[in-house]
Amino acid sequence: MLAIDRPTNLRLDDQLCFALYAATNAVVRAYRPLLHEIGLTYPQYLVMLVLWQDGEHAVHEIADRLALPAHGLSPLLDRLEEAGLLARRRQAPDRRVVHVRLTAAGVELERAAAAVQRDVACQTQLAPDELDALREELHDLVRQLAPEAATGPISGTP
Amino acid sequence: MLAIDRPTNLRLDDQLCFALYAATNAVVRAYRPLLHEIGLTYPQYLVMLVLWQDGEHAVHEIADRLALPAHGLSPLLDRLEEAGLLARRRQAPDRRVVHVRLTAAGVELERAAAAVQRDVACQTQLAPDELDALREELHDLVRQLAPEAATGPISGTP
DNA sequence: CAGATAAACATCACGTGTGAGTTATTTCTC
DNA sequence: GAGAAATAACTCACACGTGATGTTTATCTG
Repeated sequence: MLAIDRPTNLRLDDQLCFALYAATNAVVRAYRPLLHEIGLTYPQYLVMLVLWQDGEHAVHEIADRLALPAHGLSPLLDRLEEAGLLARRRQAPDRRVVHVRLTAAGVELERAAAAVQRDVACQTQLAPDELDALREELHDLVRQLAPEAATGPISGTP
Repeated sequence: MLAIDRPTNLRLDDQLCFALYAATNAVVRAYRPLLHEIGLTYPQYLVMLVLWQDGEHAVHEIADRLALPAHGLSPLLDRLEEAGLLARRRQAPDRRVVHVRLTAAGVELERAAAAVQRDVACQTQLAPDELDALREELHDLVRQLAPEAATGPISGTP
């Protein structure tokens, strides 16, 4: 085999995308067993965060908040509803919109979730200011790559 | 309703885990359409990165490198093999191990992938040193959360 | 007002990441 | 050397995240 010149920018450990991928996997793996004990998956936990913080929401508002396309939330909300944590209903004046509201059990779960969050935050061994700095860098990255929301208007070339 | 005290640590935008989740999603969404043109998904691209860099590998070595459980790679490797990018074979002296090797087409694809990587890196609008710094912070986080599963050479506990 | 367009949500198919369980092979222990 | 334990890979079931498509409702346009 000849030693042809290979591209020089593809070393796995040099890829920011892989560092992100591995870090996200690691964090979710840290959360998973703790969330499992309170009956949530990680994406379900994120939806609950939105609802604990801001109260009732339309489905598409939750999706915007999480930078996800809305249509993936339907089965997830099905499971949370079946678990008795939230209720959905359509309502005038716009009957297209499904409003999502926590049940009493859903509200109550916040205390247990807060304990889970503290546990994982502790595992990271990061000082609050380091944590804030990293979070802000990631936020800037998202703004750079997706200035419009994930579900927003696509400005693709025709 | 009484204003009961709510946990104070659960604001969505304060969560590092959500910043990671959103950033990873954004980066993968940046890669997806470009990778689609060269016939790869994002996880398939990561596997190809490992093979382009280091040549032949056992399946469990690829999994270690990507910090993933090995058993999820089987169907992924099926697809890459079916696409003609790699070949697998068991081999003495240890016939449990499946060795994965790129085909000529798999090797050739590296040039197109390098162009994709440069495109996305450019979209981030990050200077190389900012990029390196962020990558290192994420790497530290992974080491903190999953010291056993750190990427790179595995230093198993004696 | 009628028809077209858009929005909100749901459904289906596919690839992935994970847990549980299987099979084949190797290595350890007696 | 025989049986037990460990290892490597695979399979199945489930929950996402995404693209394509459908249904219902609201809004825009003529």
